[in-house]
Amino acid sequence: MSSNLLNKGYEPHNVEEQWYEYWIKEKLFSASEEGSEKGYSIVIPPPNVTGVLHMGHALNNTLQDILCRYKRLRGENVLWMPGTDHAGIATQNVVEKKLAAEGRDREQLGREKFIEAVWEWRSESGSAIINQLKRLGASCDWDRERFTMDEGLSKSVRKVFVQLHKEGLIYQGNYIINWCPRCNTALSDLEVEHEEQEGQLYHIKYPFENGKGGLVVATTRPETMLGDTAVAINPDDERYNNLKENNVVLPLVERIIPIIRDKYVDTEFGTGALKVTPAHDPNDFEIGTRHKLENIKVIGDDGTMTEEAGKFKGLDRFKCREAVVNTLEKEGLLVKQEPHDNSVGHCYRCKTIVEPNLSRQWFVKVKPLAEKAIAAVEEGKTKIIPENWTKTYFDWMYNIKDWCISRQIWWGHQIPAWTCQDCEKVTVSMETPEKCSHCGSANIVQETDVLDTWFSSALWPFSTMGWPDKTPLLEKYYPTSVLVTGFDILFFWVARMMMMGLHFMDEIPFKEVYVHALVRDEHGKKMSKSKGNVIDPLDVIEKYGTDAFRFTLAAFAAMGRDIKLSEDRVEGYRHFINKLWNAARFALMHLDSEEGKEYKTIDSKGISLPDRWILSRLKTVTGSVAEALDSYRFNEAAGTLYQFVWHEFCDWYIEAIKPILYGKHGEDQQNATKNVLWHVMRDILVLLHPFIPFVTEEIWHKLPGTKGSIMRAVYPDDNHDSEGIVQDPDSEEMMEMIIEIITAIRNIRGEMNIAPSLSLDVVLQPDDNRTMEIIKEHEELIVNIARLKSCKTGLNADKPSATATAIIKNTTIFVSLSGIVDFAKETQRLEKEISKITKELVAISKKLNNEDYISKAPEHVVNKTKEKHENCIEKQEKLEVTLKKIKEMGG
RNA sequence: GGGCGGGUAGCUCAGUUGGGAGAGCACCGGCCUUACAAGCCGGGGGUCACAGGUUCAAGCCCUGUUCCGCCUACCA
Repeated sequence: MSSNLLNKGYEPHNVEEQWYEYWIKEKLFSASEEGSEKGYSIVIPPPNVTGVLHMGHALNNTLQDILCRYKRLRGENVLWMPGTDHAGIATQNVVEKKLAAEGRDREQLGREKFIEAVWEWRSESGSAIINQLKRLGASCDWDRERFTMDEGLSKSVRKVFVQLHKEGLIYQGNYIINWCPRCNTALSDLEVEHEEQEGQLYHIKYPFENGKGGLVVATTRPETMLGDTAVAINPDDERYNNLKENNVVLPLVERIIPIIRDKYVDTEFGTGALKVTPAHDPNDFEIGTRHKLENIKVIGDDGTMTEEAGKFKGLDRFKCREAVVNTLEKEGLLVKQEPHDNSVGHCYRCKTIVEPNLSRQWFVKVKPLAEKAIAAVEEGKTKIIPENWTKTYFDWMYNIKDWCISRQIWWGHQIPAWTCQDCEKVTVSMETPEKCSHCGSANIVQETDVLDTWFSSALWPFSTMGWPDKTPLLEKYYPTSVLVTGFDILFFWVARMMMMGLHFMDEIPFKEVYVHALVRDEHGKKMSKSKGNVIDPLDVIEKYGTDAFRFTLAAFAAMGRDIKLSEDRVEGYRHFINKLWNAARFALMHLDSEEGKEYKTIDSKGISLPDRWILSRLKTVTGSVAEALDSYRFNEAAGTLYQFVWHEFCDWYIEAIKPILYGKHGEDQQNATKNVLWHVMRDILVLLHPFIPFVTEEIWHKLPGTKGSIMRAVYPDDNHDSEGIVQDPDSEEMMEMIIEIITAIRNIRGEMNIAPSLSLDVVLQPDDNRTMEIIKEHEELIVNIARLKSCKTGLNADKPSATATAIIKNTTIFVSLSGIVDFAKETQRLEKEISKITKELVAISKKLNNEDYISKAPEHVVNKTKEKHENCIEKQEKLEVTLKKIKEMGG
């Protein structure tokens, strides 16, 4: 028997690893594409291989795990597809740093060796984050783990590239792109983070050719003037109606550049004259295209000035800005300089200021793809939850621009395009070609650029399932049931998966997208290393256990709201885990432990009121939890269970059945209650398992009458009917009344400072026979829980002379205080009660005196108010009488 | 510039067809009551940002104001 008893406190460290291994060994996370059960699938948002688990991952994966475990318990055949992302730039940075520490760089190594070094690094440390996900309890089907650089996924990438190219949706072109001079690569628009910065607006005079006067332009980036090839004014700008000049002289370089007229120019801004630098500004580039202007690149890819910058050549772009301003000032061409805020783009990987640069890159023409992705959401094929995000999704999709997919790095999927050295045409192909498809020359060279990492992530839902082959896995699990993700990658990832999924599978990639919040620190600030407010999930797990951590995340995962996390909160929920543990400990002390003991279907006639009540509550709670989980209201599901387990099961049910378990009501009653206790305990564990898998599994194995893993249990909702667990409103009403009486007595005890050790004599005076019968039947319950010496119940029961009085619906409660009564205190207490009730009465009366209310409000609302009114009046009268007597006695 | 979210107890936040203002933590008081002091019992505390409107009735719906946060933009 003792082997089944639990320790006094729950120690997570002893059990977590053991159960995780057990689950793996029993293949409890494995999906089966052959199984006949309903399929449920989620693909994990693949973390970067370079990553370490942060709070975002923890929340994201906890929620997915809750869903997967819940669905499994409901008998569905769950596939949770795990894997990692090769994270091109980030990973390359990491390995380059490592090389630098050894005094080497990638150029020395060469492409091939460098890539070998990355793979080597990956096999050494690339699975760190996977192990961390396991610590979190993630029930992914690990046998199917994928990596975006795997052979299979690389094949998908190639196939997609080749087909899109054939369809004309991938093209190569010379455009302004975002260039990171530190990473030395192009970036997509999304990979640029804009940040508002204090800057200066410089007003510069561009003299006319004849030397008389000139135009004043304003710019925040004076260094780009070296590449100006025009000055533009708005044709409707009346100030320039009489302008005769056609050219200005570009200062510092002395180039003659035209004055052009373009409607793009904002007449409201500055002087209405705009310098045009087509090689270094996206807008200017478009103006330049319209007016066939020359593109002069003055800032090089390394961030220093080019040959074209003349005497400024070789200067860093920001040093050059100073130098240009100084020179202009000396020459008297700097008209004025004023503070001006503008937003500056930074590389999302290294935070370097991004340079808009003219460059030849590969692009995806996304408009046609976006149209399908928009339609799918409009038609409700894919539902975004919460719905607010739908608007954001549409906004972005409607304004989408072509996607720059080439990166000038080595780590990634090399673009399957070969340029002919003879005819200069490009061959794009699945298999490495031997010769140019245009002229047949064997003199072909493969594109050195690799693809944006998000290009391969966009294929994740189907590439991981074996596409382009037609696999049983795709057959069963695509489209996936839901995608769980943070809003920060809604565009990066979700939108692109939608586009690619619809284009290549001709089917949405997921039926629902659940967008969860960000985890912030306790003050609502974003966690960041520089702020030093980062909480490491692994530290939290170490300190409080995985279950407490997971439950905290779930409890705070209210829709559409960020989660502010602090360790104190996790500590609070650790108390809950421990409470559960101790409740189980109590149950195990009383349940019979012989193996194979069968707990029977419950016979509602043979059980006590607390038994009936807790079963009824269990039934209701089960329904609410399932409903909440089905609609992604994790916090509500967690909150409901917390309340039920702690404040109903522990606080009332366990206390109430103690006498029965101690045998005071005979063996039949004792066995019946044990049976109920077992059922409730079992169901609590199953209901909680998706949230707190470890502790529930641990207790499950100690609970008699269970077999194997809790993961194979039946979800309560699915067997309540056959076990006789039903809703029972009568029992709830009666139990609530008993609870109210006990609480009222406890209140008197507390307020009158009566020691808990002192047993009290109580007289109960019900208003009617039915109430009296109910109370009489459960008098012992009241005596035990309220710690009474005696309890007399009767419609006209004699009340003791010195008492404290409480009035609840249908019953007056007299607590005998002979010898210990404190009149002043009791007077005070009663006055407080009266003032409370009077206040309430005023509000209710006001309502009932309102004719419109009586006539227009629904009948059941009015009746409820009337009933309350009567109760209040009655209670008030009784309290007044009591108070009068006390005053007489005390006075 | 556009969009989204938020302002409810000292703190962090729930509040899903408009009809009872709630939870956890913190605080105050009392308890070693044979599962649990990581606990038990009791208690105090809020003009639901502000101003209007709709309604018999508004934390909830509408309008405006204000403060905070985030996203987005071809803001010289």
